[in-house]
Order: sequence, then structure tokens, then C-alpha cells
Amino acid sequence: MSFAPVPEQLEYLKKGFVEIIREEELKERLEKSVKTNRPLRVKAGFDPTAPDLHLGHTVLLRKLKHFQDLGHTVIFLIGDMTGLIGDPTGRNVTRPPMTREQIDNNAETYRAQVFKILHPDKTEIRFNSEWMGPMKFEDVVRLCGHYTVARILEREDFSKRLKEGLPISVHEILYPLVQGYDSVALKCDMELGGTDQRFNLLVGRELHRDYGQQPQIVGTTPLLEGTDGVDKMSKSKNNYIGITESPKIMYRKVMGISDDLMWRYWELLTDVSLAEIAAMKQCEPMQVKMDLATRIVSDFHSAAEARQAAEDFNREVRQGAEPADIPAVSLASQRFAPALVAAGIAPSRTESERLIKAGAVEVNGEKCTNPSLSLAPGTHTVRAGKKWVRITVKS
RNA sequence: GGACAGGUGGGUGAGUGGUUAAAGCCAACAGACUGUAAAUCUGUCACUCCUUGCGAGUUACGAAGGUUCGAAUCCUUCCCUGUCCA
Repeated sequence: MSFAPVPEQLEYLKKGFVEIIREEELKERLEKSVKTNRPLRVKAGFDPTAPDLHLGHTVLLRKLKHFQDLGHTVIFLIGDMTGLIGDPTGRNVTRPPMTREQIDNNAETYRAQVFKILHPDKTEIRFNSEWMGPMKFEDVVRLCGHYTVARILEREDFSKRLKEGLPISVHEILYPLVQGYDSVALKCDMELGGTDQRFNLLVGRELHRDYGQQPQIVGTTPLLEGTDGVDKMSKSKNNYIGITESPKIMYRKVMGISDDLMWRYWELLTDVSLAEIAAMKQCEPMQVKMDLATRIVSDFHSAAEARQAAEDFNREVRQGAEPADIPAVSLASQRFAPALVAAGIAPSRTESERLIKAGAVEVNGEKCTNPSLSLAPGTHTVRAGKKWVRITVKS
């Protein structure tokens, strides 16, 4: 195949990066790639423990796809070595080592999700245990010899933790080295990562040099804020929108973000140009947000499902109508509070009583604030806040 | 190996023998308002039981024991983290 002219490629690739180190080098490599008709090898690493991708990950994935659009090869690297060891990062919680099988399962999950964005035929999925596994202790020590402690501690979060007297374990400071070595093993031309990965990516450059390879180009992508608009999107913060979530949930979560945050999502999650986005700021924000939600749902599901999700949103959320798909449970006759727990509406009985007393619970459209009532035999539609359930009480 | 400091509820962080299920703040949940946005206001925020009451009981302040009528608070041992010394 042949590649597009370099200036054109560069223009397409530059958009959406926070930083490219260094741009001239990227240009040179692209030129070389055109000349020799060889695609660039562009790598990004992923953690094997959290195989569920969310929109935050897609910022990077979309960028990778842009490279593929131009004919380059993407290496999707799964850092399974960590998983096999059992990473104790983060104080006292020692994660048990994952089995080979779990990791393979996670990899499968990744595969299924990643190809919603990436082109399968231009993606290599690799595991770093391929080369980290056979390494002997002396190899590891030799690798460590390529870097100094002082330099590693320059990394912002390390220096910060050090200053604050927080623990840093030895294997953590080995991490940048491991990641950098991956780049050496894969001989990549470029590595992409979020801005929080900047340091690790740069270590890769230095190792390349030490191992006599041309240093990789580093590209950092912005970190997407989660639905709370404050922290970066992550599962543990519970501010994420997962790419496998149902159209309905996805649509609703997008609608739930703040107006300010919406522009960020437009910028990082769609291919709409900055000029067009600027123009939208004159429009009705609600409408613009619905467009965004529709677009995002369409990306991961389908236009038809997005349309349906929009309809559901209008009916159920804006008008507060009963959702079409209420879960149904069948219970033996019992008092109201425990019934709500059994129906999955409240996590505990205490909580259930609280909701009832707070006036959050409706039975067949009527507010019910008495926790000691019993539901009569028959079928009742119960709502507590955003949750609905249809309870059938057996007589 | 030695000296010292510290480990509190989802997160921060008070509390050093008794109205402390544990302040304040954040997050979360619910209600009001609204565009289920944001902002704001209000309430709730360990669990169980019932007679749903400013009710009763159970568990909880790194772990296990002990002292005491009574402990997150005192003692012992252990585990973990950090600082300094070697």
C-alpha cells in the first residue's frame, strides 16, 4: 500500500495530542515510512486487571485509530506481567496474582471492546510476558543498570509521595523501566499514552537509545474527566461511562454531565472540528447535549438504538413516566421495608426504611412513607428515586 | 538492629476512659427547584428487630489479648507505614 503525503498525515495526526515529543522526529519517521513503504509501529499499553473500557480509554484509542486510518500498525500491549505478579500498589491492598486463564479472559474482553474502535487487521495484540517472562534475574539487574534512582524519583507522583512520607515500593520504581523495555522489545516507532504516562513514555526513549535503537516518539493524550467533571474518568471513582453499557444507560449518563464538561466530551470523543464545536455554543445546551449523547451511543451501538435511547430519555426522564423495562420480582407477602430489599431497590433494610421515611418511595404512583405497611397480594409498581420495580406479592 | 511518630467510618480528618454509631468537610443517596445539567436549599448516610419510637439490640476506630462498672481512648504482644540513626 502507499501512504498519504507527510504534511497531510502530520496534520491529521497532530490534532488531539497534548504533546508530541518530538514533532520533527515524527515528521522524519513519516517521511522514512513513505519512502520505504513501511508502516510505523505505534504502541500503547494497557492494564490487564481492568478489562472494561470506558470513554476515558477511548480518547487514546481514537488517536490510535487515526494512525491506522493512515495505514500504520498499532500494537495493543497488555501488561500482563504485572497481573501475574500481583501488584500491591496502593498501601495495604495486595491484589492476588491473576492466573494465566484470567488474564487470557481479560484479553479476550479487551479484544472484543477495542475493536469497536480499532481496525482489527491493523492491530497487533501483544503481552509483555512474552519477553519479560523469560528474562533472568541478571537480565533484570542489567536493565536496572540503565537508569538511576534519582531520575526515577523525578517522576512527579514519586517525588510527591516521597515528600509526604507515603510509601513507595521497590517494584513501583521498576515500573517505568519495565514499560520502557517493552518499547525496546517491540522496536516501536512511537508510543502513546495519557498525560499521566508522560514520564514512563520518556523512559522508553532513553532505553531505546541505550539499546542502540532510535528513540521512540512520544505522544500524550488528554485525560478525560469523568461524569463528575472533577477527577479523571475511572471505574473506582464511579464516574465512568463504559463502552459496553446499554444505549439507555450510556445516553442517560451523557445527559447527566454538566454543560461545561460537555464541550470537553465533544472535543475528545467526536471528530467534530473545533470550529464547529465553537459554533454550537450558541445553540440550546440541552439540544447540543442530546446530540452528543446520540452521537456517542451511535458510536458504540447503532443509530437506531441511539434514537430509541433518546426517546426513552424524553419519556422516562424528562416526563418522569414509568420506564418500559421495569424488572419484575415475585415475593411472598411481607412487610414493606424488607420487601424493598428483596426487590433489589435498597441494599439493606435500614436503608430501605430511610428511603421510605424520606418520602422517596411510591407505590402505584402514591407516595408511601409508612415502613410498617405490608403490600397486599397482587402486583404493584414501586419506585424509589430513580429505581423502579414491579413487585408481585403472592397471596 | 536501635530511637521516634503514626494506623479512626467510601475519602479526608477531629476525638486521648463515660449522652461518641464516633465532630467538620467531601463523595453518595433522597426531597425541593430545574433542562433528572450546573448552582442552591433540606434531609439521610453501620446493621438487625419490632409496637416505626427523639424505640430496642448487635457490631465498629490495624489484629489479638488484658486492665476497668465502662476503652477508639490505658497496658501487652503482633502486623503495617513513615522519619532519623547504624
